[in-house]
Amino acid sequence: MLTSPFALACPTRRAMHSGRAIEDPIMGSVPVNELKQHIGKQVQLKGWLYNRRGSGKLLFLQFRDGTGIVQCVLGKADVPEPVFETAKRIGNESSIVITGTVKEDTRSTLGVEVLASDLAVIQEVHDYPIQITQDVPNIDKLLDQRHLWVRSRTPHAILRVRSEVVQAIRDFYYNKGFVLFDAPMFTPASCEGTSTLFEVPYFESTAYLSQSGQLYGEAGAMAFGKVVVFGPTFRAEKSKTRRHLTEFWMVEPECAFLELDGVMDLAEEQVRYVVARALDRCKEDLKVLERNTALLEQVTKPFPRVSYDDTQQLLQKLKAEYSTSSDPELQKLGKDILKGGLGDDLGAADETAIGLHYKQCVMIHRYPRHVKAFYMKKDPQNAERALCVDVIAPEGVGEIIGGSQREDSLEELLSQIEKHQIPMDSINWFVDLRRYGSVPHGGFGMGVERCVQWITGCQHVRETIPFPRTIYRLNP
RNA sequence: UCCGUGGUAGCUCAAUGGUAGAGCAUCCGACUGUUAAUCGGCAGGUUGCUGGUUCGAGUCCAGCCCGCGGAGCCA
Repeated sequence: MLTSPFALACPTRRAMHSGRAIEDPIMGSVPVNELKQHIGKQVQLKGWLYNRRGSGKLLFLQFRDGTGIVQCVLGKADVPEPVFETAKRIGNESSIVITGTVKEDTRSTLGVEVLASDLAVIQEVHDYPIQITQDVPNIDKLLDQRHLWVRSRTPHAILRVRSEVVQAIRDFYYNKGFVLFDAPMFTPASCEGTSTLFEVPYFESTAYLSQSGQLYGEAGAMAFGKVVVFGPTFRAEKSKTRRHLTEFWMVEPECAFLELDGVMDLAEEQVRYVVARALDRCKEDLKVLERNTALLEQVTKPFPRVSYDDTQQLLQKLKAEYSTSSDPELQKLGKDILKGGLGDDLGAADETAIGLHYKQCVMIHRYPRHVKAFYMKKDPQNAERALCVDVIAPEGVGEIIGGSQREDSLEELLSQIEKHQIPMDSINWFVDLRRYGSVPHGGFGMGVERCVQWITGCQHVRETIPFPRTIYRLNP
């Protein structure tokens, strides 16, 4: 390790050989989240003024550098007069360099604070548009300032969790030997034949932004065995709910020789891995978000696997139960259960009720074929059912995963394509996969934002992506 | 697309049809241990737009614009 060329990149190692704590090799300063390793040392901090409290002779600067927030204390007697005057004057988000000594302090949540000896201003700011306030935030107004809002504590914590979730997903599939198989964003036509697509001029013709990489993933599975498609997808539906974005990220594993039970095993294992990793590595962020992790910790238990037909029974029971509840919210939920009637697709209320009942992730399998996509395999036990599964997350989050065993019979697939009126010339390449060495296979898609929404407890998925795109928001 | 709901100070919100208000932020001042600091003070407004009713409209009526929540669709 010591001879590794990467050793130079480790700030703590260099710090040990010098009286002056050295710097993060990238930002040229000591990151706030590593200050604890430098107690008693002099450090230089580069970043921004997050907030300030204090008195005429003692200032408390809340300093942030992207890795954390630390309190820097400036005593009027301890620094040159102009430095103190500057510290007193500059506004929030002024960019600054602070020099000082790291001190252990139990009053700080970080465990340390910095006794400042000097302060240099890179840019002085006086009119930062976002204020730190006890008011209940108006998310929409803050989203207008999203480019600045991402500096604030809450969005910062959520986006850190997102980063960890994405890395966990990549690690999970990489460690299992999956090949990353990128699907195109420009596609010739609808992959599933139902959703509304964004049209884009494409030279002399029209392209559509991909709403799923899955069909391409199937080509990959026949080439590599296990592949995973991971990228943004686009839906032009005019959905205005807290679960919808027009641009979102989806991870879509696809495996040859994987049948429905295997799809469920993989989905369960992946969700468990991702949630456990966020719980393990994002403790501080989840604390900032005041997330009660009790239900999240249930992911270690097996996910109940319930057939669609059994959910119909359950929902009838829950409808009767909730409708007579004294809680008005439950009563309303009860009213909305099975709104489409028996035998229809599950609605948002149905999913909420199921999540409420099981208080953990539930896998619902074998939906009616007519509510599902054309490429799903017909259940050999029941021609009216598809070999598919949705994973429903609890706490009102709803569907985070949709998957299935794919139709591997050429004849069945062709008849489905005809039934769904999908233009043959844009899908013929996909049918080739059933002409040349078709095998049983399957996979699923997980919405990254919905997963992050569940883990962080966000009210709305738009807070789980740096720059959300919704029907009425294209800026910033 | 449908249903619901909202638009007042930079932000969060008040205001029986009768002088446009508060808290926070900004700015000025006080304070040597603050933890979304506290205290005092100054300033801050075309009440989304257009029209109507009225002696008088933030408030009532009509139309429009722009959001938000939900449904459907989905991840």
